Amino acid sequence: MKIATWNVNSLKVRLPQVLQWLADNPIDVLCLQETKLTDDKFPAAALEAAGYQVAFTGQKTYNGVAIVSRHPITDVVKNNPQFADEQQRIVAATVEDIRIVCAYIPNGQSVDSDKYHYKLKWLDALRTWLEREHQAHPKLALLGDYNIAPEDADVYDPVAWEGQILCSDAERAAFDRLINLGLKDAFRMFPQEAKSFSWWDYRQLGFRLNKGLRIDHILLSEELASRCNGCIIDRAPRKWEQPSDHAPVIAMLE
DNA sequence: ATGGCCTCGGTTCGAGGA
Repeated sequence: MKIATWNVNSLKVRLPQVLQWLADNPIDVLCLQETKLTDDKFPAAALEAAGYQVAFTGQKTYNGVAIVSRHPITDVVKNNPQFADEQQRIVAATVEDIRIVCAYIPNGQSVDSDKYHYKLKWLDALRTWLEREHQAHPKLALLGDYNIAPEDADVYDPVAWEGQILCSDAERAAFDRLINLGLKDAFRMFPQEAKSFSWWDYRQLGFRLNKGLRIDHILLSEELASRCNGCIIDRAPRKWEQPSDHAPVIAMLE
């Protein structure tokens, strides 16, 4: 069982790449963020024709999330039932025996902005809801774009980014509180190359110079972590023409 | 020194992303 997450930065633009990537990779469950499509525009037929089931919730221009699965999807929940939010950032579903939560955590824009405070409130509400969700579903995975680089090792220039958005203490503390629910960062369960990132700025030759951040994560409950035998970031699609600025992250489960 | 790219909506520029 392989589960993955990929912020595609517009599914309208990136659908051919998603289909190509799925054709290249035996992924069972793929979580997408920033689909940027209203539900009536979601390319369900194209994905179903390729052999996948889908669950999604979206809006115009911004946000939007989806779960794409080779196996039947049940018990779909859209958004955090405990947090009224017009922004479509969460879709959860059960696939096989696993509770999949796909999340696009707010960016926050800049520390102390209104969007930053929204981000912290959103994260607090996520933690409260996930605690219950975890109790109900011991085999739980939280996949997505967290918009948080958990440690300095996840930042190409930690001095320049110190205290900045995606790296601030409050954001990292919120990430740690998710970990403290009993979840493990799948990527850090295994030896990894230094300077492993999942996002690179389109500007400044960010990818070629590996000026990136690791902000896309797969957190696994204990029951799933014990089944996990690998986690990688697939940089290949970031090298394609007209790429997303994010690369997919994959966790392998026995 | 600043901003340098990409997407969207909707018109050719501004907002947002990270």
